[in-house]
Amino acid sequence: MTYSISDLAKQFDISTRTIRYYEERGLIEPKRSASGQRIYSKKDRTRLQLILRGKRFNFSLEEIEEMITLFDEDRSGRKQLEKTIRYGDQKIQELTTQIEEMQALKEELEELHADFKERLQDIEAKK
Amino acid sequence: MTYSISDLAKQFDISTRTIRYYEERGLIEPKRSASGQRIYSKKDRTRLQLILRGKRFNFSLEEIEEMITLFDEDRSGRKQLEKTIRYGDQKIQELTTQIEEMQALKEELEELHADFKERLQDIEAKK
DNA sequence: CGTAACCTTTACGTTAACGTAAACTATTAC
DNA sequence: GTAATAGTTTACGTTAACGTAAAGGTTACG
Repeated sequence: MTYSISDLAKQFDISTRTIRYYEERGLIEPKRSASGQRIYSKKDRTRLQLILRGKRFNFSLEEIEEMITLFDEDRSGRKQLEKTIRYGDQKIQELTTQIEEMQALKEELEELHADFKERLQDIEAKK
Repeated sequence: MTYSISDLAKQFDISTRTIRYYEERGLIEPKRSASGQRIYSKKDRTRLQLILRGKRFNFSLEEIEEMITLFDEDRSGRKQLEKTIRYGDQKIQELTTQIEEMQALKEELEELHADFKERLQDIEAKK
């Protein structure tokens, strides 16, 4: 099964320009038909999905590119494996920190929220 | 205690341009000396810190502006209170979703990480 | 077979969030 | 008092991640 560019655009609710832009950046390389139209395979679709997921986590295209090529390269050699592991370690660390910070922020917001609700109830009670 | 613009720039490791830009956007309004130099109070410092925290959570300056003015306005009226509560509710929801997604991503990364480590150990074992 | 809907490339436009430079004034250090 | 350092405004430059438009080929349909 293959897809046209607008098929994917609709599926992921993004513009065709965006998809072409990712190609400009070297993140996807779909096959071409005889006339030159882009043909996306299941694999290409998955790749696009991966990119979009990265975006949702606020990774820049540069970072996404980095991650993709890293995991795409030949992972058989020991050196490559070690590099991948180190990279993954770092990303996990970053994520952990960010999650903790967001959790803290959320708790603060919840306190504020409770505060405001209390104030509102005070007002309601005085009616 | 007051601060000059470069005092704050050093404290938070940002440029003076950045601080002036926040002022352009109306996010801070420091006092001025007779000669026109910016004088930042403790309150201004706190405000700046707030902005930077927002940035760390990937909020845009527009969102930060929104939040600040919302919490700055008169919160005494019932309508205002309700608005604030609704806004907070929404932000908490957004945060919750994002945290969950990041948590999921982290777990995936950890699995991958374990995978690669195993492979590396296989190689080491064969030596 | 015409035409609407879709595809292509090329290229200039846009927005956020600053960076950088110029031209000038104020403060601080000796 | 004179450098050096720091501050001010004005204004143009920059980067990422697309948006938009033009000018033209392609495919699908009635």
